[in-house]
Formats: sequence, structure tokens, C-alpha cells
Amino acid sequence: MSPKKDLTEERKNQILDAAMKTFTEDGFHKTRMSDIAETSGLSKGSLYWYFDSKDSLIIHLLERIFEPEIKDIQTLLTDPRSIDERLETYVERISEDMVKMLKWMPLFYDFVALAFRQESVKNTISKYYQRHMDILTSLIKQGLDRGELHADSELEAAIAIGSMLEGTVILWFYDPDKIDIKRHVKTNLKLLLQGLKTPLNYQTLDQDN
Amino acid sequence: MSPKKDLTEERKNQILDAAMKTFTEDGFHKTRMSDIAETSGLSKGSLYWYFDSKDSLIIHLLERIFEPEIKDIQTLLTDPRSIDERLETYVERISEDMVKMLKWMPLFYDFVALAFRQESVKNTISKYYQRHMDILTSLIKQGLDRGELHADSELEAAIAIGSMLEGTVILWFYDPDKIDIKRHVKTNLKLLLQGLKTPLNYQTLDQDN
DNA sequence: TATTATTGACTGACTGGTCAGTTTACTATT
DNA sequence: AATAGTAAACTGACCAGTCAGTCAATAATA
Repeated sequence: MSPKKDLTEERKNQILDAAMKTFTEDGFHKTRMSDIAETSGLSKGSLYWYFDSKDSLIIHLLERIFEPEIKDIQTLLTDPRSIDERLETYVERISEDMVKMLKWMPLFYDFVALAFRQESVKNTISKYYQRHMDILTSLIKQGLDRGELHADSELEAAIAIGSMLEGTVILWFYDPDKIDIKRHVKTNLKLLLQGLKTPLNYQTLDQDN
Repeated sequence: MSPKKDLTEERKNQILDAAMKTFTEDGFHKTRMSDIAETSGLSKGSLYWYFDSKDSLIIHLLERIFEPEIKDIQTLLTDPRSIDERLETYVERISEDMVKMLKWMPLFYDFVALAFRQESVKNTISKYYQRHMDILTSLIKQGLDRGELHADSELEAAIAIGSMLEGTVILWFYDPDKIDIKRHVKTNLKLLLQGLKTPLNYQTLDQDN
């Protein structure tokens, strides 16, 4: 018997959209709640009707960013193709997501910096990272079981691919003109797969030249 | 002649030490100039005697962090050993530096986040990244010229190694218990070198797209 | 009318940077 | 050796704002 139609979802989205935009453009710290209010078309009081605090917006935004990305790649676990092909598809999807998210990078790095001081932010980010790595590790495990890849452990290989992905974005940030994320992620993966296909790759390195 | 002994260097260091400590512990934004004054044992006015602003402390701190690291690895360019050995030494030194710097990570990520909004911060970070990559690229070029490695370009290979290094730190942050920076950097490099020693590894890449 | 939704003026704690004035440590003069 | 002179080094109260969050009043709806 609500006396008014429930606008909660719509209003929350209005506010989160506005927060995402202003946080990205002006930075989390410089952004005022009144800026978000103005951008969202609501009043400052309404922001506090739907959200507890400025900080609580962070967690909700992080979830909005990560959730769709994860769902997308989960399908690869039951894909019938070879590991090569699937890993290639995996990093392709990830790098496409990354490129799409490039515009939100300033926002994301504000949050990473905050994660060092706020347990809740750190936990949210780590949780999604964990789910990513789980998928990647499962994929590689399948490759090892089938003898398509060679590594001491699926985790080691997953870490190699995972750090390559994360690192490429950082390098892009440091030097956007020189780094083409999609292209470099692809060549970097080939290099790693080459290594992962060579038996004995973790033993001593010196063979013929 | 100056009527007083020049204390500039000593005082600047006092202030930068205090800034580094408080920025790391409390974050750049939460740290007050009065906190730095208190920690340094000087007054707030003195801070402004030696530095223009709170922001200008960032640039000076970044330089203090990066400069010694760069000088250390430059010696590898004229080292007579094989590329394998030198690259291994390279990533070992870098990862040792990284481990030493782990305690300053919160500070560093505050600065990375700031780099998105402040050209001067971004330029300082990019400049040092550039110098790192130049050294790495030269090293790899030597390997290609001698036929010890195979890649389309020394830059591509340097980017592969560079992103792996940066990415491993990120992964450590997301999951410090699972990631051992020194160990994973080492195994990740082995994987990449394995790929870089296999001829023709970039062959089929530039066709599509 | 009862409940939910919305508003924006208001509060009070907080801060980067300033500046008028003080202290310090050295030099020059006697 | 004592004194005066001097510029650098230093101080901290103060200013002019800023902002997250509150709340009393009001609107809209069932």
C-alpha cells in the first residue's frame, strides 16, 4: 500500500550515473555531493534518501562496473573449442571490456587508491579479481589436463596471463600513444602461450641459441 | 655572504620524509599540512618556506622514489653476460625494488590516481616509466641483434616484459597472500623468454584486424 | 489523511595558504 | 671582545572559504 509508485531503482540509477560521471571528470575527492545532485537532476537531500554517504556510492559503483564483465566471460568455461582458441577469446573479451572502460579509468584508480585505506573498497575489488582469476585458472587447468599446455601449476600460468592483462593497461596509461591495448594483449598472450606449449618450460633455460 | 649556514637540503629532507610518512599512512587527501609540520618537527610556515604548495610535494616525492631505482639498472646495458642472464638480473633487481617499495604503495597509488587530473604528476611518472622502458628496449635489441631472441620488434618484447612486471604488483595488491612478487616475476619472465626464443612467434599476427 | 518522497537552507567542523612579526646565527665595526 | 647590523629561517594565529551531512517544511499520492 505504498502511497507513491516505487521509484527507488530509477532514482538510484539516476544518482549512480551522475556520480560515475562527476567522479570520473573531477575526481572522487573534488566532487561535491551537490555536484552529483545537480547532475542527477535531484536534490542533495534525495541523495541521502537513497544512499547513506558519499563513500557508499563507491561500493555500488564498483559493483555496477564489474558485474556484467564477469558474467560475460563465464560462458568460456563450457566452450568446446581448444584452450588456445578459448584463451585467445578470453583475453580478447577482457581487452575489449578494458577498452570500453578506458573512459572510467580515472574513476577506477581513485577507487584503487581508496582501497588502500578502506577495507570495504578493497574487499569489493579483490572479490571481483578473485572471480576473474578463478575462471582463468579453470580454463588453464583444462588445458593442462588435456596436455595442450605445460606449466608447474594452473595458478602460475593464470598469474602470468592475469598480470600481463593488468600490466598492459598500466603501460597504456603511462604512454597511451605507444600502447594499443587490444593489439599488445594479443601479442603478449601469444608469447605466453608459446612458452606454455613448450614442455619443461620451468627448468633451466639454456638450450641451443 | 649569507649570515646563516644553509639548511635548505636538510630541511627539505625533513619535510619530504614527514610528507612521505603521513601521506602513506593517512592518504594524500586526508593529510593536512599541519600534520606534516608536526611530523617534521617544523612549523606550517616553514613548509611553505621550502615548498610552494601541498601539490608540489608530490613531484619532489616521486623524484626521490624513482631516481635511485633507475640509476641502478642502467649498468646492465654494458654488462657482458648473455641477454638471458641480464634480463633475469633486470627483473630481479626491479622486483627487489618493488618489494622494498611495497610499504609506499598506498602513496604511489594516490599519486597515480592524481596523475589522471594533474598533468605535472602524470608527466613525472611517465618520464620515469619511459626511462625504464628505454633501458629494457635496448637490452632486448641487443638480444635480437645477437640472435638470442626472436620478436617482431624490441618494443613489442619490452612491452610484454614491462606489463608483466607492472601487472604482477597489481595482482599482489589484489591478493597479497597468493602472490609472491619475486617468485612470480621470475617464473613469468621464464615463460616469456621461452616464447621469445621460439622463432616465428609473431608470424601470423598482423594479417587479421 | 497517512505515508513516502523531495527539497535546499543551514550547520559546524575543517583546511590550504598567508603574513606580520620574532628568533637565530653570522658579519662588520669599534 | 663587545656591540650593532643583517638577512635568512621560522612561527602560528588567522582568513576566507569549503563541504558532508541534517532537518524542518512541503509536495505528491493512494
